[in-house]
Amino acid sequence: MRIKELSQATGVDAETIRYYEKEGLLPAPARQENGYRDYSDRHLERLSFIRHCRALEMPLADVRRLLSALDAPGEPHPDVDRLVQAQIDRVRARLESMRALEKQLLLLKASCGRCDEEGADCGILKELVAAAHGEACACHGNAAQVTGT
Amino acid sequence: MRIKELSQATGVDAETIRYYEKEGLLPAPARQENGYRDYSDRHLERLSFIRHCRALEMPLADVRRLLSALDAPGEPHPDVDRLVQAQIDRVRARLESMRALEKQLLLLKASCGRCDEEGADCGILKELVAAAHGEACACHGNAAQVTGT
DNA sequence: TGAAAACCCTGTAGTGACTCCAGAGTCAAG
DNA sequence: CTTGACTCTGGAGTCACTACAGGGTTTTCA
Repeated sequence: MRIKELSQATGVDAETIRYYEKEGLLPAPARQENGYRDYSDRHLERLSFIRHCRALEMPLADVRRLLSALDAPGEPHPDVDRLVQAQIDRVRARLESMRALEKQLLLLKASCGRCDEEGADCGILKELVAAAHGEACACHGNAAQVTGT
Repeated sequence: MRIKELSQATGVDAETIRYYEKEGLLPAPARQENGYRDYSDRHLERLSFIRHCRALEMPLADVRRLLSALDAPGEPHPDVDRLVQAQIDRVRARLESMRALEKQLLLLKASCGRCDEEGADCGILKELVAAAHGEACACHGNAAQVTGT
């Protein structure tokens, strides 16, 4: 299987596949006579595994650990559970701040009256400036400090 | 006001403040005789403004546009409304995928029986491998392709 | 047959928004 | 007078790609 084929089979960009190889996540495949990479089904499986983890937004470092757990079957790998839990925690925290964010942006948007015609009175900018002054603003309420990222 | 003071007043790391200056978001402050940066209240305001925008996860490029709208009062700035709307859309999309993500991770976690003791039968790894094989898995269901990021 | 398009290779640089570090200067307290 | 906290500059590192330059190879079509 050449890189394009693997790319199409998995939906992963060819450059990303080469990147995973360089990073040691995907083993270097055999080469054809012309030097082209020649992938096997095992590569396809491993790449799918990686992408599945990535779809769950796991950092590559964690994926790497899961892979080495996979590569050592029979041995105990107490990391796995911990990594997944950590990932859940990350997603949870992020989700919470996103929800607040959405609310804030909607309030901000609602505060805009007639921006397109005359800018000077734009409610959005006013709100943001008010927020900068530490006043109560439509989006963040009374001196509620937002802990971003 | 020296940089530490501004940092403490806004909760922004001193290195980040210098970074904003380098990026042209924060004007270069006056210098004390010893070369230390000497910030005014206007800097504090502007930095607060920037951080408020960033708390709403706006990219710095957008913040830059909002700042120049602020710097040109009286002139119309039709961008503002559009930028905020675009930001709302981004947050919405992200929120949706995050919600799905959380569900998936929880299912994945639930599938783990006794990882800590014996690794070979770890349900989490099994699930991820199954997913890599394109089988129905606890987290992604039947061949449901996940569109990450 | 020949030329163009499509694919492949390597290596390097760019992205965003910081974050960290080295190496040096400055200042206040003990 | 020394220690430690603060400041400066400039450059490199982070993450997970993505884009590109500059070359080689293969396929396709006229």
